Amino acid sequence: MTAEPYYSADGITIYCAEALDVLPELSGVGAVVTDPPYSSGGAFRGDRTRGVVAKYVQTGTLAYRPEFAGDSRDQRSFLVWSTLWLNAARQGSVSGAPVCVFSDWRQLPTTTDAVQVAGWTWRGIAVWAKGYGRVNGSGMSSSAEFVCWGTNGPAAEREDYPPGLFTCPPERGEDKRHVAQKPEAVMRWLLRLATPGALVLDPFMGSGTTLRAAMDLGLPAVGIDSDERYCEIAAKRLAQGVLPFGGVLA
Amino acid sequence: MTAEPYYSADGITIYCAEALDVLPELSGVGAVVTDPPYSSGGAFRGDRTRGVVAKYVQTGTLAYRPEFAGDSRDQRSFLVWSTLWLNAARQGSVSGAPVCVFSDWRQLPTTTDAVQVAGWTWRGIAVWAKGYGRVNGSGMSSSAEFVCWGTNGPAAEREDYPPGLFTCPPERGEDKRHVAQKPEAVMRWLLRLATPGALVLDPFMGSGTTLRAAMDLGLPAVGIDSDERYCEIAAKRLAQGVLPFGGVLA
DNA sequence: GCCGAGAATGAATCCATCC
DNA sequence: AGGATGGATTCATTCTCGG
Repeated sequence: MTAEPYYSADGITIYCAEALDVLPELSGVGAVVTDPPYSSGGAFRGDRTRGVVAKYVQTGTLAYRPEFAGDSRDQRSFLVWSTLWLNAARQGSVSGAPVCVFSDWRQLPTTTDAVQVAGWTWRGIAVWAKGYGRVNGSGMSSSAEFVCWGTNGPAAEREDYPPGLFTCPPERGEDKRHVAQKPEAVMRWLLRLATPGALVLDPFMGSGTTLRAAMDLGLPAVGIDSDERYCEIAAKRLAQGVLPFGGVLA
Repeated sequence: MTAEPYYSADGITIYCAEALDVLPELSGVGAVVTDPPYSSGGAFRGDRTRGVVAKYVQTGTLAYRPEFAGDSRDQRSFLVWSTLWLNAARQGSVSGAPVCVFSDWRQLPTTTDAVQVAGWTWRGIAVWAKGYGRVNGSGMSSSAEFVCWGTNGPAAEREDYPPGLFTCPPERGEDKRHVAQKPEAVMRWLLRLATPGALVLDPFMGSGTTLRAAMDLGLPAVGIDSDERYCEIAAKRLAQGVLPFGGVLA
């Protein structure tokens, strides 16, 4: 390993770098759980009908990027980029390792394509139900996020069969350190797919929720983020020690 | 209209024919809500080409539910076929009409492609949460079905914004007349997208749940099914008159 | 009528075996 | 070799029936 960790303690390692630079150096990964940038926010729909572009601006997790509006090139580059990191992550993973990739509805078909093109066996779409609805102006309110999941070849033998739908309210207020942050309970739900002792990888760590959940479950973990501000936030969060009750908080 | 209705009463019409034969003759459709054959059911071709009862209810001892046809297409023909009927349905629809197409996780990306290629504006993925799931041995249990939805051009103005996730247990026992039957409450949920008085179309009627829900909501409806056994079941079900309580049973 | 034990069920999946 | 078939298996929930 030539890359230098930004943080390392208690089986948890953080790299402050581009995912594609670090992933080729990893091996022995037992589970990949991540929430990559969606590159969504309404920028990619070939949009014949949308009246007001402004309604997508800043309503999602990403700002609208006008230079990409209505251009399917980005849909394709999102596919290529997703395939690249997913393949690199799979190369470092053991046989049977599960992969979980968050996506919004817009990018879900591209994500399922990327997972398969990268060599993973796609096995399903799990749903994180946020328990509330946001009216989106044209019809149904979006109250769920999706997780495209699969395995590296045949699934490892497992004792736990988590449900394909998990209900949990989103993070709010001071606990929210990142615009796209997921609650730890959501990550613990997905980590039930990991076998005992599996090395957890999150190539787009953000504020470190996946790593925090892995730590609370007693699993070693590797996180990568290119933004040093988030590496710092995550490192602080992980340095706070394990939670009481053996990390089995509901 | 040259096709001869199999049943017609109280604003409800049933055609016993192939969807692609009848759809070109329809016009003025205000909402398309349907549950087409998924052509899904397993990673192995042998599993997919099995009869629907064998591949979907193999563990059960019940054999009284009729088989249904058109469930063994491969990926390419499923896409082409879906595009064809979706386009034909759109041609007969008024501007702003919503479309809702059920899918399982495996066919969801193909379904979103077909909806868009057929000229509909894709607007989201809604989730029917069944409340519990069937374990599949390799990881998460599948406890949801998905609804790809959109509109014919700009969405019609509406007052009702149904939630993007709806929880309701699946039909069981004698109320279940079709292997893939959806509860009426699920269909009423989707029909909230229809404007008042809209003509509802279900090209793959099955046992007629969509039509029954439309009838209870006071909406006119057209159903199509190629299997006369299901046309008979649906006609009987629709001839029973409106439910008490103004059709707002929970 | 209430409760609990045991059986049944589900738009599966995987593997062994037989043509 | 490759398609077709039979059957074991997984868990949450509901159903059935007896006490």
